[in-house]
This record gives sequence, C-alpha cells and structure tokens, in this order.
Amino acid sequence: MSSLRDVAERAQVAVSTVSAALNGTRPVAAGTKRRIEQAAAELGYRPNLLARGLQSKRTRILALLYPAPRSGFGLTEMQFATGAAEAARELGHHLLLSPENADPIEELRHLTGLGLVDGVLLMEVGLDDERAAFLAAAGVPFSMIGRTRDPGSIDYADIDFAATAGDAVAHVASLGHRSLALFNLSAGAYGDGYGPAIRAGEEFAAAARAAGIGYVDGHRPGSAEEGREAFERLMDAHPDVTALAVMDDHAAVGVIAAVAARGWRIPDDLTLMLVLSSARVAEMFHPRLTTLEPPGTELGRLGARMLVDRLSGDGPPQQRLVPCRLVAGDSSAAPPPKPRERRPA
Amino acid sequence: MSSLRDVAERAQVAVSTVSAALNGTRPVAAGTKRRIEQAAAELGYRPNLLARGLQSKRTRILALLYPAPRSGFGLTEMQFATGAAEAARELGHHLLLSPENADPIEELRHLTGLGLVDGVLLMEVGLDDERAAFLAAAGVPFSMIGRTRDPGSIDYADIDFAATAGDAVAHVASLGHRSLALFNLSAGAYGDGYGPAIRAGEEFAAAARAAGIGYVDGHRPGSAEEGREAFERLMDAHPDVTALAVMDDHAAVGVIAAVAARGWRIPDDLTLMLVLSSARVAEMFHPRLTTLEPPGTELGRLGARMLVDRLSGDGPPQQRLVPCRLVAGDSSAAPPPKPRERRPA
DNA sequence: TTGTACGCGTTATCAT
DNA sequence: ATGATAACGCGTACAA
Repeated sequence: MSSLRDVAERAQVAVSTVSAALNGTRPVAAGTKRRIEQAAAELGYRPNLLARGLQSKRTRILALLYPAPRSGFGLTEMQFATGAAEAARELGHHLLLSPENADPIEELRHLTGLGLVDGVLLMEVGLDDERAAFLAAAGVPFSMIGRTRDPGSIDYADIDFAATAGDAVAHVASLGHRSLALFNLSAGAYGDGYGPAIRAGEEFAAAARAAGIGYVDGHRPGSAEEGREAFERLMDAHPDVTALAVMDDHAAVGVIAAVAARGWRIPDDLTLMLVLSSARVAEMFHPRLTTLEPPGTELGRLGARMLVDRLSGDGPPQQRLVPCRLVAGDSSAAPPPKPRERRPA
Repeated sequence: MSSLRDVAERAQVAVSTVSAALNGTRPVAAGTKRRIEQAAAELGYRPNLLARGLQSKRTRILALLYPAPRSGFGLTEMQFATGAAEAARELGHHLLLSPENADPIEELRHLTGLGLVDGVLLMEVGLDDERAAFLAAAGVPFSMIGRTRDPGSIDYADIDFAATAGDAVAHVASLGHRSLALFNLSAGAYGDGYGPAIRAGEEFAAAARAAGIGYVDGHRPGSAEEGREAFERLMDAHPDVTALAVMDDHAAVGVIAAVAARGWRIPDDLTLMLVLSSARVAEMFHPRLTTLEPPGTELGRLGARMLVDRLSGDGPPQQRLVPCRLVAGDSSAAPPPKPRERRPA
C-alpha cells in the first residue's frame, strides 16, 4: 500500500503538505493541491487508519456490544446491527461486532483498554445495566439501544412504548372492542427486569385506562403450549375479552391453536395482535397477523448516530423514543356481536 | 491509558525488555519478568492495538462483508455473523461488520486499503462473485461462507447440499413416499445465479434419482400467493406428488393455505418440508413443519476460523461442507393410502 | 505557502 | 540478559 510519503515524492512536496492538502487542515496553494490530489489518485492512496488513529487518538471505530443470544434472538436484533453498521459507515465510521462472553464487564474493560474503539453501542440494555454503569464510570463514550431505569444524561434510542400502546389500543377501540388483554414476554426468556416487558405492561395498562376500555394482563407465556394454556385461562376468567396483544411469537402460535380448538375464528371471534414482532414474522401466520413492528433499523441507526455526535462534540444528551409501526393484517376486526360459545368441531 | 513506557519506568527496565517479557519474544530473567508483570498488572496495562498493528502489519481484525439486506434476510444471516464473531473472539481476533453499499468492489478497495483489516469474510457469495475475484487478484486473504462456481483453492464453508438433499429424500422415502417436488427459491429474491438455489435443485434431483423416487421441480414461488398458485399447478400437472420441499418461507404459507382450501390436511394428505429455514421459523407454522435447518452458526465459525488459519500460516485450502440438520416436525407422515380428492369444506 | 522535526505505542535490530 | 534506537504512517507544532 502506498503511503503519504509515496504521494509526497510523486508530487514533489513534503509529507506534511500532502497531509494538509488531503485533510484541508491548512491552506494549500491551488496548484499544489491539484498535483497532490492527482498523485494520490494515481497511486490509489488510502490513509492508514492505524497510523491516523495512533496519532489522533480517534479510530473512528464503534463497538456494538452484542449480548450472547439467549432464547430468542431474531430479526429485530439483526436490524439493530445492520442499522448501526449502515449509519456508522455513512458517518465515516466502522462497526465492530463484539459478542459478550460470560463476563461482560471484563470484556468491556478489555475492549476499551485496547484503544481500538472510540465508543460503545449497547444492545439489550437492562433496567439496571452494569455495563452502562461501568462505561459511565470509566468515562467511555457510549449510547444505548434501549435504556436503563434512570438514563440520566446518557444518549439512547428506545421504543416509544407509550405511543405504541396508544396506537394498539386506539386500533382495537376504533374497531369497537371494549376489553383488551396483553400476554407479556415470559420472565424466563429475558430475565425478570427486562425493560420492554415492564414498560409494555405499564403503558398498555395506561393506554387502556385512558381510552376507557378494559384491560387484563398477568399472563406471560413463552411457548406455544404456554400460549394455549394462557388463552384458556384468560377466557375462563375474562370471557369478555375480545382483543389480545401477544408479545411472544411462539405464544401466538398456541393462542391460534386454542382459538381454533374452540371452533372460533380469527378475526371474527378474536382480534389478535403481535407486539414487537416484525411484519415478516406476522406474515408467517394464517391469517396474517396485525403487528406492531419495532423500528429496529431506525433504532440502530439512531444509536450509532448519537454516538458519533457525542464523539464529535458534546451537545445535550440525545434521548429518542420511536414508536412501533402498526401493520394491519387480517387478524383485526370488530368484536363478535354476541357472546361467543365453544363450538367444538 | 498506561503504555509500555509507564510499565518500563515502574519496573525499572527498558521498554524493549517489557515488550519482550510480555510477549515472550526473547528470553527474560525470571526475576525481571515477575517485576514487569506485576508492574503491568498494577497499572492495568493493555497493549495498544493500533500501535501494535502499525508495527507488525497485523491488526487481528477481520471484516465480515455484509450484503445489503435484499428481500429475504433472516436468522441464518444473523447466525453467520454471530458465529463468525464468536469464533474470531476465541481466536483473539475482532470482527468488523461491513455493510455493502451500491458498489461492493469500491467498498472493498476502500476497506482493504485502510490497512485496518487482515482479511475478509464473504457472505452471500454468488456463483461468479466479483468480490471474490477482486480479493484474489488483490492478494487479500479471504474466505467465503458459500462458494463460487469454481472456488479453486479458496477457503470456504458452505452447505452440503448433496447430503442435505439426500437426508430429505431419505426422510420422505422412508415414510413411503414415491414422488417428491421442490419449490425452489424465487429468482426475484436472490438474483438468478444464486448458488444455493441452483445447487439445491441439482442435488434434490440427483438424490431422488438415486433413491428411485419421482421428482418434480420448476416452480419458484416467492410469496404466499405465488405459493398457492404453484401448488395448484403442481397438483394439476402431478397429482401423484405426496411430498413437497419448499425453500421459501412465505411460499410455504401459501402452500398450507392451498392445502387447506382443498379440504386436505398436513401431514395426512401432504408431507411438507421447509428447506434452509430455521427451526424457529418452522415452529411458527401449524402444524410445526419439518425443516432442514442450515448450520448458520457453524458456517460462520468455520469461515472465521479458516481465515485466521490462513492468516497465521498457509496450509492447504480448507473447504468444508456442512449438511443442514433435519428437524422432524409434525408435517411429515406416510403418504395417503388412496389418491386424494378435493374435499371442499 | 511550504518544509522540518517530533511524537503516538509498539516491535525488531543491534549493541552491550 | 538487557538497553538504546530505528522504524511503522500519520498529524501538527514550529520554523522558514
């Protein structure tokens, strides 16, 4: 690879002049500049990122801290990564994919100690995330996709659960439903203090209250079988519920089976929505489910952009909430006119 | 961050001795070595990767060239990335996520010119992949997940389509089926020369021939609607087909609908398999589909490992084929005893 | 406007 | 066995 010196020789100038010309870091005569640029082009010169980083203390590399895939790991997480990578590239940065091992803190200490990355992007942030605490204490610039319980002045991009729940409730309310239930994420899949689970629960409750419709939660099925059981118990206890929002894809499978087993149909007897699931997944179902699709790419992009902003200058903290997109499928309809009964096949 | 010099001062030795002691690159007296190690530990010294890379011409960073998500982009691609990242970390390397833009070659030229990465990992390799040609010509070490038509001596890890097709055929044959059809990937989704589509087609044909059972292909539905139509046409032309392998998730949705519309049931009237789809997706269906799950993580790991091996020394080319894992679901059964008829509801 | 000289943190070569 | 010193390629004072 050709270096600054090669270009300098070819253009008959000093190395520093080449550097200046190429970076615009000080005035260079138009003629000289042209000669230099031509020489650089001819040699296919590319600045060496290592040397530049060593000198400037800025590598323009971001690390995406990648939690070890627990039970569920899907399209959304993929979108975080691709969104962040795209935005990083557009902003002249690179994205390092950094899978966490058993000891995330040690991993972080190592990673940041290398001098390789300028900042860190955190995924799957817990309500009391130790990684965030560590990074803040260590003075390492970082941003979060998701957020801790008390983000303070830390940059983050997260789902707007209030708006999302509002949209969902408005959707079913406008169809005429008077009572909505939520099947939340299972504790097993994500641990107990998982932010999205907690926030979704709170905001759905609030939205339903504000809209003046009934609301039931408490079930947290994490598999098809649990979804079946949960639906049965839900109908036993609250036969008036005509709309159901489910946060776990597999639980939805069970719900659908349970509905069919009763001789009921979707959407005639039950309006079913998927929450935090991509439209691609919703299309796998029959009928195609209405879904509240998380803005994965958008959040990834925002996270990266915020981090780059933070590295450049220091403005006020950027904290952005983005609602899910409601994609209406064929699983939404008006509630059944009369009380439903079991109609075994 | 503390540097080698800080450690040297603290241990009362020369910088070069510290370097030698820490890297074991030349003999160091036991006592000195202990002093140095202690000083390093006390200062929390971490070698600066940039400086080391600048000097040694090896950054221990791998780039995963990440194609812009086309239509279909799922869990498998995610697994490539996570597998590669994990393996890289275990081997003391880092993984850079590099999304491709409009001009992949220019992107590659840029990336490799930066001196930032030691080698490149290619995903979604085409039969005549220009990126592979470029890298080979440029002398940049790389390995492929997937493979070109003629890989020559390039390292790669790919799906073993022959074994996969063999397993699939054996599965349906052992259930008693005498005729199998394949719905291949649509040309639209992946372009026309997409390796997996072509290899799957060839190998299913060969496996069926070897097993002495009938084989039909030619349909390439890329959506639910196209899947419905394709199934209708298939049944019109080949009413004897009792087993169907589908490579596109969405097409499978249409097939299932078409089967139901005829008043048929899965698996009683049709054995349905998903090919190259993850078990997680297969579980979304009802009944749970039998699937040939691609070894995404494994391939990612292999690709990274091969690349690291190649960077370290140069042995013979490593070319590994890994078969898909057959996960039996509830969509496989013996063929119907009598010819099926339409049984409209 | 341009050139010279130094430092970033590391490894490698040469003396000692 | 250890220490001094020269690169690696770049940015940046400072001098010209």
